[in-house]
Amino acid sequence: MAETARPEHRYGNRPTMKDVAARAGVGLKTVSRVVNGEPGVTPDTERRVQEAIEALGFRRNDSARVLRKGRTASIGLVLEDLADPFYGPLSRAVEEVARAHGALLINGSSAEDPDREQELVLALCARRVDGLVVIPAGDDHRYLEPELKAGVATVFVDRPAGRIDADVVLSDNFGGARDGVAHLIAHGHRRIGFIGDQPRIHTAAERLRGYRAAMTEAGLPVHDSWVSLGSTAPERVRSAAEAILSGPEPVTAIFAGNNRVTVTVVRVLADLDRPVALVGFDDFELADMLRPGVTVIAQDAAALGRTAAERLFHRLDGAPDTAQRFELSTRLIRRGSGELPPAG
Amino acid sequence: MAETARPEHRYGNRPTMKDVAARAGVGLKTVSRVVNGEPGVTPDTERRVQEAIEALGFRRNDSARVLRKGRTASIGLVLEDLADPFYGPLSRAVEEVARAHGALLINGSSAEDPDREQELVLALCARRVDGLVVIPAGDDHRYLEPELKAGVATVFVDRPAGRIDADVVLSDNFGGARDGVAHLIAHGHRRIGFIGDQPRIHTAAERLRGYRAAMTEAGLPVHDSWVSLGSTAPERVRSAAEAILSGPEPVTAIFAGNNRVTVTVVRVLADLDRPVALVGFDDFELADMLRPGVTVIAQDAAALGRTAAERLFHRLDGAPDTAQRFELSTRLIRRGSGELPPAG
DNA sequence: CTGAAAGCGCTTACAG
DNA sequence: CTGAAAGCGCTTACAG
Repeated sequence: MAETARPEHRYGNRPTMKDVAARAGVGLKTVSRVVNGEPGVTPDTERRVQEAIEALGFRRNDSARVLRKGRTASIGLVLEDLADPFYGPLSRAVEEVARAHGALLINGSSAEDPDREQELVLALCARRVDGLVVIPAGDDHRYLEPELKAGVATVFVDRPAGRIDADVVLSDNFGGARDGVAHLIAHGHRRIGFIGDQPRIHTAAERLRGYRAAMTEAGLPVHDSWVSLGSTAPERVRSAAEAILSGPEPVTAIFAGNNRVTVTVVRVLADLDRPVALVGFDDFELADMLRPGVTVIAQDAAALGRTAAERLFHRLDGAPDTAQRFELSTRLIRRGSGELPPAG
Repeated sequence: MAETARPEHRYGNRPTMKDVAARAGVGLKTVSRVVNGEPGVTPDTERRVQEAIEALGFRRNDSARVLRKGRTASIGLVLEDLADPFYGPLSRAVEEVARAHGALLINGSSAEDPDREQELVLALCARRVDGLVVIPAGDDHRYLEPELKAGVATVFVDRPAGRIDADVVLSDNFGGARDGVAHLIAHGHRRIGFIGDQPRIHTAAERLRGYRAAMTEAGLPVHDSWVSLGSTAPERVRSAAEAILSGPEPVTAIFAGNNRVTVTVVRVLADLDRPVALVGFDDFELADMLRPGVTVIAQDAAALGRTAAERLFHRLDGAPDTAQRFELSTRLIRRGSGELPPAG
């Protein structure tokens, strides 16, 4: 088994500043000065050092640097699912702000699993990210307390933190849903269904609250059978929609709780023989090209990300410690599906 | 200016293993053993150490660990745009493989700018990521040579590396485009337009080549005015489409070079008074719900990411150094727009 | 303008 | 089962 002595070159045999210093015939500190562009080096010395760097293929090891300096120039982003189109623009916005501040992004998906969220967040803390942007899956974040105390700037987005005091950037989920449902009511609907995400998710609960508020304000009853909360998996949403649309007194309109739900409801309605009105929370690509176009309550995902990241760097720059709450407004976009009158 | 003495708690005042050792009344190495779950610690000693860890809010500093161990348990992912829906499933697939290997993902967008790509890649190398998955924006990657030599496992995805020998995972862009255009020809089209991304991008060039091959194989001429390459910005694509569709002998069908192009062409065609056939490279959400449904050449973005990440970890596990090329096949999905006969 | 020494917080290689 | 010493590759604080 001579196999034991595998090459194992990892990064162990990379040249270090010491190697560069030896080759250039200068001290370690001089190499450090050149690498970091600090002043106080003769042009001639600088040239010798640069030559040694090129010849050796030296690249500074930031792990060592970080250990000494205390800041990693990186921030962590924990979201639900990198593949969900809602998070694309949000991630990108966070990235752009980070980039403007010279920081890299480390990110991961919680898959809506609180344990996985915690595991990820703590792994990022162990890497000593300077800050965290978190779209929480769980509702108890006390595990973050030591980290916050130690100075890890943390901003929650899309949903608030649970059982700790922290910055949060939200959309007006309640108001948006209420507006959307009121819009359906204004177009004559009285039996309106609500299909949303799992109720333990803050946005789902808020949007449901908005739905109920609009119904109540209009003096309309809400039948239990009109409301369905649960996973956004297509099969679940499909059967929920079919149930809500059947029976003796089917709904004439549906409010869909998020973009995953909306796209499935669109498919269900397309198979139906009667028109059913639809308003969805979240805008999505090509919503205007469907027949009818899909009326939505749009939230600005990029603005959520941007606001959160800016708040984070503001904090890193010494902003006071009191937790702040930002709420972004939503916007109703009429495209046809929300303006259909009740059938029959 | 007493302001100079700002709190600055960064992570400087976090407890270290030394603090834990002092509090628990044990040696440093014992704390290390407990933190890393190594054997050889009395249950009683372990308990004392655990208590000290909790009381102090200790969390291991991975920067120090990395410096000593040589591996960071993180990989870098450089892509074009985190917000592009094509990259969502790809990123997610890379992340899942990384997670299965206990690694975190550090990622960034090149914004299709070769300089920004290089800057990002080298920043990741300075962080000593164990490996890189790169969707290249540039076509000269010689800057990576010292890194590859130093053992940074690197896999290119979607587009090959330029001027260096490296692993690459591609879709069959040539074959897919050829199939798509042949499909239009089979439905009677003889004047077919091609609207694609910038020609310096490998996928764009390959798909154009596929288009030309299909036309040639059918004995059809290609007029210069039928082909338009450039940015995928909606305005550019819109005017390209309008130009191709006007004139004395307009095309009766369009092949769209990627999903960004396709969605804009769909909008242009919707405003037209005659039917024009369309096949797009890349599948996209709701393509089946448009009228007509959009026929596409689908590639498996998640499989691209998965294959690349698996190859990367295979390499980190000691797979031989010879560069390998993986090509994934594409799939024609008929939905209506590609089966329309020529108008007139 | 330049550099030697100490130290960041861990792990490694040993010794007991 | 336990721990003291050395070292990973940088930066900091000083001294010349």
